[in-house]
Amino acid sequence: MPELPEVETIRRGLAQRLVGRSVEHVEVGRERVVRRTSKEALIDGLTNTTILRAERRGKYLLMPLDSGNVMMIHLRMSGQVLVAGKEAERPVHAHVVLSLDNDTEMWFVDPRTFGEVVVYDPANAAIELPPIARLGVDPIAEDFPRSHLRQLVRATNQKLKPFLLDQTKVAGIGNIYADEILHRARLRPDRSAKTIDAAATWRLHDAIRNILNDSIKAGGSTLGDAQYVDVEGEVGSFQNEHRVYGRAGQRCSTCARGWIRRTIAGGRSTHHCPVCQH
DNA sequence: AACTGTCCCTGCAAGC
DNA sequence: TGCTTGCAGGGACAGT
Repeated sequence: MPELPEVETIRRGLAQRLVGRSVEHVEVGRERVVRRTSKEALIDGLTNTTILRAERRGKYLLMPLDSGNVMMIHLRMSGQVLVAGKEAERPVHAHVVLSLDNDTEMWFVDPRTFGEVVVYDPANAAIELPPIARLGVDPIAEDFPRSHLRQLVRATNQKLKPFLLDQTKVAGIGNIYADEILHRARLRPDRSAKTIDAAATWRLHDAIRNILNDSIKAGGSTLGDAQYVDVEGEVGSFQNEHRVYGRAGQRCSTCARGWIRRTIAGGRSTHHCPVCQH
């Protein structure tokens, strides 16, 4: 599933393949993916504009345009962004196609259509896109000192897993990385966040940054069913480093003593080792 | 404030 | 074999 490392990998690909390109033509298939505005708004907002930058906030891809507007893409569960030659055969679920000025196309592909594409005016972003306005700190940013995390955990009544998934606190962590981060930090998902001491908070801070950065280096995680790929269609390899996610019933590879347990927290499957996480 | 459950949607796997 | 059912999950939303 696309979380911060996958979205960041895609962002880097878009920075290479899309930035500086002009959009000559836009096609929208399934209108559900432009539901936040409309098919016409997306086509009008993108046609004959130039893409200036490729940015990311949490799991949101943001591409400022020379018109002053911003194209936002959110992949949700099954979204992909691919860049290919205009002669290439489009996937079945290529719901938005941008034709660029160098004979390439950008495809927004999404079988489950939970994802979305929208062009918005950043001057009104807080009105048009409240989720972005409410996003918390980016965990791999320079300006995320461990003191910031300390403040966040002390100020919440959430358990650690819901806390990590809360995009208004720390932006970009999803279900897979939350489990891997808590395992690396040796903390149980159901621990109350505010009860962890300073040393555990530093471990959590290290785990957040190290897991996310290691995954970016590995090109993200590609699971069997999710089919995450980067803009060139390449799979990631961080799934090979997963220690708890998808490993229920297996021996813990960290402590070699516990068995990975799968529980449900907040309606989401959650994995941890009851021996080495406390 | 923070929790739970439901919904959206398709593809795939398991089970009958 | 062919059907049904369950599950995957990010985030919006309603209800508690």
